[in-house]
Amino acid sequence: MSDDAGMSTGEVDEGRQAWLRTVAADVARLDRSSSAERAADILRRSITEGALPPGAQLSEVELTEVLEVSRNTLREAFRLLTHEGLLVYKLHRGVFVPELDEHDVVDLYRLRRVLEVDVVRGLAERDPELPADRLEPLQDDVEAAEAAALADRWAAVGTANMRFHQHLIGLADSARMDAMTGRLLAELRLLFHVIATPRELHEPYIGRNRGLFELLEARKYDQAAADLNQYLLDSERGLLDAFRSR
Amino acid sequence: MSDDAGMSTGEVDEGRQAWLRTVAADVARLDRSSSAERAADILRRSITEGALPPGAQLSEVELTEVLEVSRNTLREAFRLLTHEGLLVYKLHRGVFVPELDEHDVVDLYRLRRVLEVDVVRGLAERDPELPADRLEPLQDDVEAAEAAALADRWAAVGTANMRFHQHLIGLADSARMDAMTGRLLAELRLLFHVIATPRELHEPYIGRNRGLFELLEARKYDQAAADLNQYLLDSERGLLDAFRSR
DNA sequence: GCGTAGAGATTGTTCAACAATCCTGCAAGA
DNA sequence: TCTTGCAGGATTGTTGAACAATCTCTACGC
Repeated sequence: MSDDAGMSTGEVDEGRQAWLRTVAADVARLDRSSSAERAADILRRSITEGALPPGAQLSEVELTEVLEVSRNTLREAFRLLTHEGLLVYKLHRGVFVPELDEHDVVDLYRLRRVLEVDVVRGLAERDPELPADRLEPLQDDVEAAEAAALADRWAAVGTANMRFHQHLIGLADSARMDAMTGRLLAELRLLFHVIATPRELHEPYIGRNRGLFELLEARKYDQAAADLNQYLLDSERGLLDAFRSR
Repeated sequence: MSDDAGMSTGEVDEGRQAWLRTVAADVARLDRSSSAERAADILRRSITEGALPPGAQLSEVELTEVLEVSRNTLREAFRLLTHEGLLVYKLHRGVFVPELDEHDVVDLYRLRRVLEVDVVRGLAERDPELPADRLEPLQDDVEAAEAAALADRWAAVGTANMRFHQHLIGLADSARMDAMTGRLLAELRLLFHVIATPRELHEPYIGRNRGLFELLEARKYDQAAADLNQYLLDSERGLLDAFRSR
């Protein structure tokens, strides 16, 4: 609120502006904690990790006891997760973990392709203004996936792959794209649980993520976009095959 | 649920299937009527029509009396609108009509371009399976906009233009694209209210919508996609200019 | 076997109350 | 004059109980 008028140099002012932004980000993160959102966090983990399988009903009275929140607060948590696509409401019947089918696979992957390929392609135009360290989160995710694979922890490989794509979208600096991608990937997780062997699902993409990362690092954005497109087509095909031979 | 096994001709069976679908749609529409969603409908109109300006706070006790619902139900209505981007929550401070700025204009239009252009381009591949009457809603919207312009009702022109783009996305048969577009356009409405003269904002696009429609009708999808891209760039520029000279 | 009525369970909605937090105004101190 | 700290009031966050509306399931009669 209070614009400091006594600054002597523009440089100091600039630094202070940057610091103010980081503080604002911290405050926003602290503000995120309400009972309903904490309950939603717990449920979100249970769903994405498969503890609550697709089709399962979430009883209100049961969960109020487990989560130690009131029914009203629990229902607000349900609403939050409904908006993320992780729960569906059936009027007067309750909330359920949605059961996605092949049509949803096609729908989700169509959107993923559109968004992710566009982001990579858009990087070419704004390459100069893009700091080198913006790619670091991607590198971390690639290495996390490789490490998890060596340890035979395929669920962890899956989440690392997810984070890779979330960070990829993050390069666009679009708050709305980030939110959409979050929802899309959450729904994708629901689909993964119908697959018996997570290894076959995730293993091929560890190396492809690294390849993609190196193309980005080398600033070969057009080839990266083409690779990513084929990557997502292959991934979609794999999921569809798994569905049909289920 | 009950598959009728005694049908003699496929034609009758088909007719009944169609009827079942319309009934299902009606039921779904009736199901939509919960107190929270009715309250949300009223608030949505108030916001998109500008009765509640950006930055305004929505008091809980005040609105419970006006809308005649309990605080809990009202809060559920708030959640619904929050998800659509028409309201923002600030913990312990209340809900507000968001104040969008130029950065949001750029963000929203980037997504619009990505989605809409991709939809049009994608039509080329599935042209054969696309029934001719799929374009009828678009034609209706174009004519509605033209009629409203003649009657000097520029707000109605704006909503008709919105519906045109919503129906355009609808051609992709993607439930998630539809939902995203609904949110994007709702947020866009918020931006329109900072513009003093809605006529200048909407008038140029009546004719361009018709041009786009005719290109689609003629199945010139590539040119339609190119036109649409430029269309959206121009529209974005117009909004940004209006912002700066505000 | 089939349709139906009714009991029990679950969700939808409201209300009243209390706790936690924020905003406002004012006074004390540098 | 400006900042700091502290009430007091107002608003939101959360809870628990209550009742209405709806669904599900079982038992009954045909």
